[in-house]
Amino acid sequence: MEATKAEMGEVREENERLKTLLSHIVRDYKSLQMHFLDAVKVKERAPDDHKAPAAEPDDDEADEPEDLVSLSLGTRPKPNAGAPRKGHDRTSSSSSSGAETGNDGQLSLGLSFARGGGTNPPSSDDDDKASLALPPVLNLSSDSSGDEPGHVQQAGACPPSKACRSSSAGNGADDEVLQQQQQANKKARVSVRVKCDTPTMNDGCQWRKYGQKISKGNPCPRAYYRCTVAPNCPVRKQVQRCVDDMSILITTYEGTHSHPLPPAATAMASTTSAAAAMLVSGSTTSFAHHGGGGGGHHLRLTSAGAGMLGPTTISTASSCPTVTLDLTAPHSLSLMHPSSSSTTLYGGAAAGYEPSSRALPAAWSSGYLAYGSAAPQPYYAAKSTPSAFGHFGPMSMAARPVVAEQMYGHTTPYLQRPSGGQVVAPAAVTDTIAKAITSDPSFQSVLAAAITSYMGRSGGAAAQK
DNA sequence: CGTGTTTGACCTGCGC
DNA sequence: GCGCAGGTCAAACACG
Repeated sequence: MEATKAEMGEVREENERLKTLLSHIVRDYKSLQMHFLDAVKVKERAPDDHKAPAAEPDDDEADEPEDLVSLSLGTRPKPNAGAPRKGHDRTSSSSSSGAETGNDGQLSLGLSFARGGGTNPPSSDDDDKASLALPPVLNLSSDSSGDEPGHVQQAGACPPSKACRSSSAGNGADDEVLQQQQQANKKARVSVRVKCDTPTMNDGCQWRKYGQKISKGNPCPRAYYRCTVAPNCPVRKQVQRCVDDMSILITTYEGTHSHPLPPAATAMASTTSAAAAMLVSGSTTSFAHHGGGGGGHHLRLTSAGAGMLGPTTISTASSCPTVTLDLTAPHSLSLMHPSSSSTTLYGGAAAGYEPSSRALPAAWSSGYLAYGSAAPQPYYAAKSTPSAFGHFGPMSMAARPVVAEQMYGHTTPYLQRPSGGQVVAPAAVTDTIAKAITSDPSFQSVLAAAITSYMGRSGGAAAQK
């Protein structure tokens, strides 16, 4: 009895602490919002001033002259790390036949700049997270199209690359609607660049190779894998060495797992889902168009943030949008949309830590770490049903670490290990990440937005169930 | 013998 | 319509 009381007391205490932290986060978030908005405004005024170097090698432009919306967070003009070059650029962009609904129904994190006035997130979301009202800049809507069944989220619902391709361009009844449909049909991809000696990166999932191909511009063959954890899992990945640096492995994930994942795989999977969702969301959103030459849309922003984050470029194009997480360079966690589209985001996630060949990339590892260690109810994800995972997955990368760190203000020494037995990351990495997150407003904005979205979505999902 | 990989053929989309 | 390139299939093969 007494023990129970004591526990209750602890819980209450914890609850209070969480409330305080939450309000703190909200406050921070709002101020970050303002920073972000400022950055956006500045960028819009001087669109030319800062090219997002990482994401657009010349070839890139040549290759993908299409809609390109880029978003630069931070000031890290490292040209290569995030920027796929010719060879692998194509890799990730590979117009691929793919056109599946992908992560459509999922939580989405995107951008919606300069939209005439329709930047309001769906009201339903608003309700859920009233205190975290979204800025006009970040559109975290669970997407807009409203209905958003939440069952559609599974890429598998629609066989990859074939069934869903009916982007019937026929009627041209409503361009916008049509575009949205087409965008929705795009298969969002998440590409990961990691230094890795082994033929493929161990991400905790089981994969079966089903093909290999020499792609143009890269002497290294590209290998095609599909997830074999579940028979019907639609997730596929492509693995290819970087043409510039053979030690860099570029892994491109596509689709969302339709099954529970082993712990070792959740971080990766949710990260990729998150990125994919972000892409999908971003691509379904209208952006301000700069320099319409050749139909290219290009938008960039640069935050006044610390140098930890680099250029973020989000671009959309007719084929598959791709987010690339660049973990090859220290201090870099990048999201990018090469190919048809490119988003590059450098962060401090991997600071000082170079993922060893068989280890998970630091970013995931740390996210995983923080997540696993800090959750008040341990293993949120582990408890998730597959579908829940499908819904919530997209949040994980962004939100977990930040939530963990900000809410608890510390990094637990507890190290979660993937079932594979690999050590995920040193605690120092987590610290670094925490610092990166807390020190960079832009990154925080994104993360906070993701959290907001997550909260809204999870509420909605819960309501659905 | 079961499972996974290799590899050439085939399919599809896209640009010219 | 044609050719090219990316993506997938499936038979053959290798391995434990």
